[in-house]
Amino acid sequence: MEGKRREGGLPPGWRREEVVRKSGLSAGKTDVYYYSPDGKKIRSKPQLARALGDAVELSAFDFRTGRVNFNACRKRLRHDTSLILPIRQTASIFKQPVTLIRNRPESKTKSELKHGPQDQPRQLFWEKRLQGLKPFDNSEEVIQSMDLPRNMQGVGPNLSTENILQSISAALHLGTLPVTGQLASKGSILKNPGVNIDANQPLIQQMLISDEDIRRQEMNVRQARRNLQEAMLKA
Amino acid sequence: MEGKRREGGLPPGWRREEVVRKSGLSAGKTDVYYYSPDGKKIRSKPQLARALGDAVELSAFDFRTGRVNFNACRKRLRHDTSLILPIRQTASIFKQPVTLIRNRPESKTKSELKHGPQDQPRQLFWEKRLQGLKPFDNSEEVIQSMDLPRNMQGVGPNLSTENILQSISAALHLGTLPVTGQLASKGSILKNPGVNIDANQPLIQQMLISDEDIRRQEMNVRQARRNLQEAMLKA
DNA sequence: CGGAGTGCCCGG
DNA sequence: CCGGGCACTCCG
Repeated sequence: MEGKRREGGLPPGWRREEVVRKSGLSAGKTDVYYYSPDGKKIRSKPQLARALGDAVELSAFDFRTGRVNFNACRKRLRHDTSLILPIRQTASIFKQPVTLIRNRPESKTKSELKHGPQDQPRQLFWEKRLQGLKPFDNSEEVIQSMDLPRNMQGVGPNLSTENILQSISAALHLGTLPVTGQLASKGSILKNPGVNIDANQPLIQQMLISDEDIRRQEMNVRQARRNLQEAMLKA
Repeated sequence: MEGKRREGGLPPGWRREEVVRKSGLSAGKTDVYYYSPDGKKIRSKPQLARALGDAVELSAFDFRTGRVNFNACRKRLRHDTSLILPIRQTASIFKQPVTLIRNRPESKTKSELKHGPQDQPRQLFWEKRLQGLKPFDNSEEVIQSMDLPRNMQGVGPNLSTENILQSISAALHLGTLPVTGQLASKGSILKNPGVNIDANQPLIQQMLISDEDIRRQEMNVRQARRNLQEAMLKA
């Protein structure tokens, strides 16, 4: 699973732009603009909400980064008592030794962390908090899950297929980096997850995609399109 | 002291123009232009600064209204420590009872206040903060003050001639309305200045100017011009 | 008159 | 104290 840098999951036709202010008191500050499919320029979250109407839920959408804010979701859940799970909310067993540096002019580590605003750390194996929960459609029909390819292996303690799908989905929606899976070995991750898990990658082992895999998938898509075309001609 | 609406104190030869936009999204907005004595059209404050050169201080000049902004002066002073006076900056003794009305559709008082952007309220008797300060010319010669006509009476606590001149000067430069002096009686103003002072008028009692006064002043001007003409012929 | 670019208020 | 949001300026 390799891929080039994606523009965070914007609907098709939407474009996001970052403009750095070049002069004045606020020089260096960046403004973020969106362009709707019909070319309208959107300059703020309230304006975006107005353009999209009430149907779209934007409370978890971070206007500046253009991505869904993971922790904003957590915040909303916390206040919906029917969704609070009976598990501990902290992860103190994973505490790491920390070096605290104050008032040093630009520690290198610090400036490296500064590449854009960071999300708050998220709970390791958060996916397991969703275990047993299933989405329903309006008529209370259970929405079918998916099967995973045989060569896609989860890494973590007793992960269900749903857990793995959840972590892949989160990685696709929250990150802008290529989604590669975990680079560390399954063994080292289970032994010391706090150190070895890459929180930005889904809980699957790195997969190698061959040119042959890509060709096969392209065939599948073409076949699906032909089927759809036939079905539409008959109707 | 009556007068018709004046064009805020522009140098002679300069003209100010307001043009209302007639159509488009910005219909109703007004653009302000200035014309220099040689007919050049000025469309913005930077352009005006360029045309006038570095000699003219424009930081307190409001391009849209064409007048000097009282509070802009205050703001600059605040950061020049050599000019901060050892007096209190607040006027809490003048606190007034206030009626707060929320969520009423368009209170009449509110909409009346909206006639153009308002200056921030200014300190009552702010002129007294300048007491004892005198302007000097480049050679550190004190610039002579002026005498006031005998029938021009100040209203306020122990106002010096300079205080009165300052308030008249401010009224002439900051306002566009006729300068009439205070209409309320001297007694009521001293008893409750916060209510009874008209902040847009100088701290003098209303003066009645007769046609005879005007004729006499016109004579004075004519005589002064004759004197000047003679002096220039001799030179 | 439009629109990019900046100032600046106000709420958290 | 900071940053989001929007009003406004200024020039094409």
